[in-house]
Amino acid sequence: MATHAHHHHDHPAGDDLIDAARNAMARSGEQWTAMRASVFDALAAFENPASAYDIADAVSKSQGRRVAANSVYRILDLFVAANVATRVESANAYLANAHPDCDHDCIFLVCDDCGNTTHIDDDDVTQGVRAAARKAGFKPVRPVIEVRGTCADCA
Amino acid sequence: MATHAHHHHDHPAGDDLIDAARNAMARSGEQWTAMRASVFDALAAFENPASAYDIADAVSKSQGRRVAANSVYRILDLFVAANVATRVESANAYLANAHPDCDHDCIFLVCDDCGNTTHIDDDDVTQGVRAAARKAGFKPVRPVIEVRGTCADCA
DNA sequence: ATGCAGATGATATATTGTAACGTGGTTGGC
DNA sequence: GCCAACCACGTTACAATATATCATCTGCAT
Repeated sequence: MATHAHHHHDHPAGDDLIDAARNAMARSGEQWTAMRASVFDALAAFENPASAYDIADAVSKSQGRRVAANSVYRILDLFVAANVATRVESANAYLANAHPDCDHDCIFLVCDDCGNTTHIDDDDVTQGVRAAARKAGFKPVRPVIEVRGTCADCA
Repeated sequence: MATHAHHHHDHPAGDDLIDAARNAMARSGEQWTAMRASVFDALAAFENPASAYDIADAVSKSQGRRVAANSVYRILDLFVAANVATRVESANAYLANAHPDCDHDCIFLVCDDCGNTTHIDDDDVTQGVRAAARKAGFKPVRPVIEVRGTCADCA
């Protein structure tokens, strides 16, 4: 059950997605190990944000052995640092980043009904947030911009 | 040790702050009980975002008995619903809202060094976030806008 | 071989958050 | 007054999320 090409929108899928991830990790000076590949596969297979424990379960299943949350967290941290994944703070969960090479600040739209989470880019908005922070004498590093509400399907 | 008027910035302090909170709760159809007053006092006494457990400890101390996190969570949920407190998602913690009557979307600036968290209002920015969500067919209810970075003191 | 460094395993524990049910006090109808 | 209904809160248990610590393994350089 390796790469099963389900495609979401116009995102890179399967191998392309994995290549992008591996390259981003390389740029970040990190290895691409079998374990990391497994975690990434599991993460990318979720449509919606997945908790570290969800991912640990998925990896456990795919590996036929018990993988501890611990190990998953370590790898997710690296993924986030390399922009290969993003953490959705208001959901305590993670999403694979389809475009690890272009580093926008992300905006997530999280449906409170169905949990579906979509990612939009809007540099005007995100720059506005950063500018507002700077105007207050604050040095922005990582904006967290998420919108809870109702998606089009659930409206 | 009831109201101990330490003042932060130009915010309402002590009794004014508490009055504003009580009024907001009333508008929200909720009672202002002794327990809720204790939780609010404890919350307002923290300069920085406080976890529910921090608050439970503080209330336990002030009451001379063990207060369970459980009860604190219940009350915090009411506070958040009444705009008397706000949850800082990226910190799993809560802040008292000095102006429960005017309901902006909040922007929090959270210093990764010292934990100091400040609150700014910028309706242009927050409306921009909401507009971007709507443009994507999403119905925004609760924007979460937080900026992690470095505060002026730690810069 | 030896030693080192990075990656992972294993275990324990800390922190954050909910669920379920009981108790006591207040209120309103009768 | 009495009862029922409701609400706030207490109590206990537990679930979910996250981190700390130390051990082991593997590849690689010496």
